[in-house]
Amino acid sequence: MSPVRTRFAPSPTGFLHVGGVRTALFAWLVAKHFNGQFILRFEDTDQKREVEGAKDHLIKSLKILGINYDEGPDIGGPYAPYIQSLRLDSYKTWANKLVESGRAYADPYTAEEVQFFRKEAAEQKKPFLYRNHRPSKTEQWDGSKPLRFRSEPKDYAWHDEVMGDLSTTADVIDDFVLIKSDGFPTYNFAHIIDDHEMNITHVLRGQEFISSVPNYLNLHEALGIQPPIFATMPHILGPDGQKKLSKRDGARDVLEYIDIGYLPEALVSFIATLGWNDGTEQEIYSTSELINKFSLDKVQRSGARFDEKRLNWMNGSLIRQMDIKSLFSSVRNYWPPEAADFDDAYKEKVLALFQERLKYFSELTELSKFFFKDLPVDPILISENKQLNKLSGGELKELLNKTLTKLQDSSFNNEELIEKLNQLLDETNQKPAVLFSLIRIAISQAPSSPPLSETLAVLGKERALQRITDQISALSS
RNA sequence: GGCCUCAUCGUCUAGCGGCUAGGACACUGGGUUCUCAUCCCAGCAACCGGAGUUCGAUUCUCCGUGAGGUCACCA
Repeated sequence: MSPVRTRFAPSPTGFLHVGGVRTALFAWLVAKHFNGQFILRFEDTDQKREVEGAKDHLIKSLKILGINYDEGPDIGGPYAPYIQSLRLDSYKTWANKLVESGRAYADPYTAEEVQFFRKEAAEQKKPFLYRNHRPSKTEQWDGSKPLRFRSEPKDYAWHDEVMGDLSTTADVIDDFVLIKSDGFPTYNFAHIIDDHEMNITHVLRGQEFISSVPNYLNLHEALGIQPPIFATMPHILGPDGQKKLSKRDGARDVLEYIDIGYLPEALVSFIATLGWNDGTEQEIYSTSELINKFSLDKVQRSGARFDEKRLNWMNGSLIRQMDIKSLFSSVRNYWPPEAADFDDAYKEKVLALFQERLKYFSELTELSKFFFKDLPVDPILISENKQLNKLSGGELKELLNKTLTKLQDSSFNNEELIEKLNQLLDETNQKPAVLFSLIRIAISQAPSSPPLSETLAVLGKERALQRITDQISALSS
């Protein structure tokens, strides 16, 4: 049996969003599951729509997610080139075969005339079929007119690895354009030639292509080639609507998620389980597990909504599983600017306190700020605290003064701090909700922080005591 | 409008004729000597509707309904 070969064939017209990632990911998983090859191919036959930088962006996105292709535009391969605009000769050769066999002809109409036919059909509330206007006589195709496929309409039934058995009547078969008047092939033609020449075995793509499949099957017959195995991916929908996910729904492209501090593994696992699972109750999968367990027949047939909360949970969960060293190198770019003055050992201790609190890396910047910078005393923190706003400034000062005295001779290791703080509770006859909250506010000037003793221990004696002193002077008596 | 596809908690899903319809996210309540988070426990919550097949339908069939796709010299 020939090896399984799949491809991801985006047009470089934009950035890679989650829907595209999923198609790429699933195609890659199919290939790797069967020890086959995964190919990247750029479909840049519409020059007008091409976006500067999109190719690099696509490549970068796939690489960062670990979706590595075996053949592609930048690395070459046995079927190079992997860019359609560089394969025009090939399309022309196949097109000429169709012309010779009478299965393709020059479109005699102007764009306006075709547009009129289309409008006419719409007014009669009928689907537009070009072949209803197929000319009886055609001129020689000289490249200045579009080249159209001479279809042979018939019923089709075929199998889709995801959707199951599909079928349509002959009514959907039409004479679509193979080569545009600018000399470039359409997607409909080019991808079939490429997939055939590159020995692609499985074609995965979005459900918007289902209704084109019969036309593709008809073309395969005219070309005398075997169609691949089809697999249709359902759409990923926006968070609130039923519409296909788009930029407007807040759908960010993959690199943005990486920038915010999502782990590639989290993104991969999340996207894989959006519309797929292996029938067990496992929620998070490593890449090798995915390769192992993936199968197309377990892919959901209906669209799935993009739920960022679930992604956050997955990412946080994976962050918590990381060892501190690799987490430390992952968050290198997310420290507040003031952290530049501190050494790695200190930052690593701070990081340990926040590991279980992060949903994504960029949260670290704000959360850890008070470990690197003395923040001004914020009176709101006390006035809005239900326990503390009952006490007078004098009472608060007294508590802080006692704290100061108590901690003066502490070595500031965590165990000792716990002991001292407990003694302080006894001596002041206060509840933790009062005393600990007060101290926490004094040293962090933040609405929340890691546990008090650990925060004190990492912050260190000198700065902790200074901040308590500052808080005292800011309180009115 | 024609054609095609889809339909289980708010969300992602398990289920493939017989289950108290399971899990996870989210949410709510409780516990872990302050807060935030983690962790643990508990709770809330679903088979789109109607016929049929069957001893029995979430599961099979049909008809509705709803949603999506498609009908380009875009992919």
